[in-house]
Amino acid sequence: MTPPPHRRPSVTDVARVAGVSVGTVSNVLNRPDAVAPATRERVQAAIAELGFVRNGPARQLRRGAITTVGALLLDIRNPFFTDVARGIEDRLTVDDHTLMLASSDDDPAREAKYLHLFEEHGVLGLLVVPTSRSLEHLVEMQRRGVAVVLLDAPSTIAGMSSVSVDDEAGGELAAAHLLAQGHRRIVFLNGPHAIRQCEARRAGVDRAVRAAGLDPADVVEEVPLASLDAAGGDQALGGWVDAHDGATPDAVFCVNDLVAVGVQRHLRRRGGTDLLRRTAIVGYDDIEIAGELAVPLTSVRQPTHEMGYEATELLLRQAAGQPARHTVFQPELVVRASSTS
Amino acid sequence: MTPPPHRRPSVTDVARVAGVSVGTVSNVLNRPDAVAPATRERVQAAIAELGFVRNGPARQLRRGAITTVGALLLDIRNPFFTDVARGIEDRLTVDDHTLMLASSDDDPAREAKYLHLFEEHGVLGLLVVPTSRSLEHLVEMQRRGVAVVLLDAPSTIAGMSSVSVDDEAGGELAAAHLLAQGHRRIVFLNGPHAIRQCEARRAGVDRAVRAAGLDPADVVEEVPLASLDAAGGDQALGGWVDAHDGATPDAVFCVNDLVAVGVQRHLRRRGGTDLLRRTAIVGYDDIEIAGELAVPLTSVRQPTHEMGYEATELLLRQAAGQPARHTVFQPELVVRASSTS
DNA sequence: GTGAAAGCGCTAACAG
DNA sequence: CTGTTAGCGCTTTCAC
Repeated sequence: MTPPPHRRPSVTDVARVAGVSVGTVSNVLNRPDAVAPATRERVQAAIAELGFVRNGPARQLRRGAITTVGALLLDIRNPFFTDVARGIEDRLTVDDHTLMLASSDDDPAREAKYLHLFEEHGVLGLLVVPTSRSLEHLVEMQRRGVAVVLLDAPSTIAGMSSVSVDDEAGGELAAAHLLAQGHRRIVFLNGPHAIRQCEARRAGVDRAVRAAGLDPADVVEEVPLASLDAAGGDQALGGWVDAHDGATPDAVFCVNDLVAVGVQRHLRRRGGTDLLRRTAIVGYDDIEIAGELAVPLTSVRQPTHEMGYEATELLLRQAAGQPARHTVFQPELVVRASSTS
Repeated sequence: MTPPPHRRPSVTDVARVAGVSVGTVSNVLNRPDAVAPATRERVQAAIAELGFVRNGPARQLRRGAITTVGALLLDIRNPFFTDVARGIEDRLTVDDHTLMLASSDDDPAREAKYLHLFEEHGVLGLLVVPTSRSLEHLVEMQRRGVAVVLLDAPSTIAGMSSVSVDDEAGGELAAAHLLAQGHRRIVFLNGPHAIRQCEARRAGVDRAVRAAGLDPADVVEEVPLASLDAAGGDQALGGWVDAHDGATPDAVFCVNDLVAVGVQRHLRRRGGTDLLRRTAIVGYDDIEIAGELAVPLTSVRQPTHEMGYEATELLLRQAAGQPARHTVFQPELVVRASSTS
């Protein structure tokens, strides 16, 4: 049934069949023009006959040069990151490079595992959305010769490029909008402040509140999330409601759209579409389905595709020995029904 | 600024620093128990000092054996596929294998490119959701010694395992449900019949119609999609409406949930929530946000995670020389508001 | 328990 | 234009 595990043909085999030397086979593969047409055809025929496929690792071992880039994202199920990934791919395609993609799930152990894997593989460079805030291990890698670019996080490290979005501005946009709608109490479903984005968005929220002449302590109530997805949002809001004798908040700002989806789910389960409709909700990321939800979601949009593209651009530059650079994109508020009464 | 591109340290370097031979270094790396503790520590110190990281390709070249599996999915932005990917990863983790993930975007050129890349890399095996074209090239690969398992497509090939869902049953579930709701005309937004899933779902629809004593020609109107995503659904429905003097259909079955999202978007734009509410819509895949849409979406659920897990299981078996096997999962209808009046 | 040496498949440098 | 040959970094016999 299964054919005997027959060794894949090597250049030597091809050379033998074609009646030429391995050097010539290699030339056909890498510099076809430097080979006489007749010979070339003979070699190509042999390649086809044997079903020869180049051995990538051997090739890489010999050449040193590399065309693979590794990307380590936080959560591949989050549309925000898949859009970023698409931007990365699109830039790599230009140079005919390829992508190894992995998701850390915000788990430092997984992060470490994949970083190591990438390094062993000998990637040209790494695009990483860091989990923890300690960048020690990334600095180490860079010292060992692997170019590293931080994605969705500003670099504080000399020689390490980064692409990020001004998260403080994003938080400010969201809160200012809710305040402008007349809300004076905002429940902020946020992730741990160890995550820089979460901390920065909170700082932005506070800034907006102060700009309105109010005191954050009076206005903002931050609720921590167990996980930054729909389940986390659902649960966190539930906790808030339980702690308030069943009352629901008037205005909720969610640290991302998935969390907002969870909030909507919870509200609907608890008080139907009516309750949902009269609760102001703002999300973050503006994922594709944000406008298609039960109540279309107001959200802070980040230029995902561009971020991936730009980060890759910086990585390629950096790997080519050019100095590090930092790009900061500005977010944008997309207002929909969920926040306007 | 950027440090000189200093060659990464090799086992030879480690051996020199530790004052041992390369063989011993290799032993420390691969069979630590076979090395005297004192020596081992000396070597480990040298490894740490130099920041030595094993060269993966060289290792693979020498050993032959491989622990990487390639997966080629249709569209990494579709939650259906990311869930499948998670299933794959979970199974691979058990054996400490790793995943190379890529998305063909249903483009045969991209498919070919990645398949080739994987083969060059020397993967243990491949999990592939085939794009529309023939399986010839996959058979070829298998002949060359790369284990191949078809995902989301039943294999017709001897010796090639597959994991699929009974798509005909899925189409039947959806159509039978709409018929039971009293609808006698169903617009089916479908992809090209060159895609097996699309063809099978259509066959299932027809079967349900006939089972109800009706003639598919009277009941089912199939509209082809330009793309199997929200944009495609939006546009396809728009085309239908234009061709019907602005009338909108009563019942729509969409070949996947993303398409249904597009349909909802279109209806809402055209006639507000009212129109949306009185149109029956059934989707396919039951993606996570299906229940959170403007009108929660009735959908056909497929066991995504299990599919990925099982496919990987079959791949590993097959790579180990065991005979091919075929698993067919059954879909399930999840009824929500979008299809009930 | 450790060292010496061969070789995985390929490319590149050099000779002819 | 084509052939010969020397490694790339690693693992793995096989001696010692």
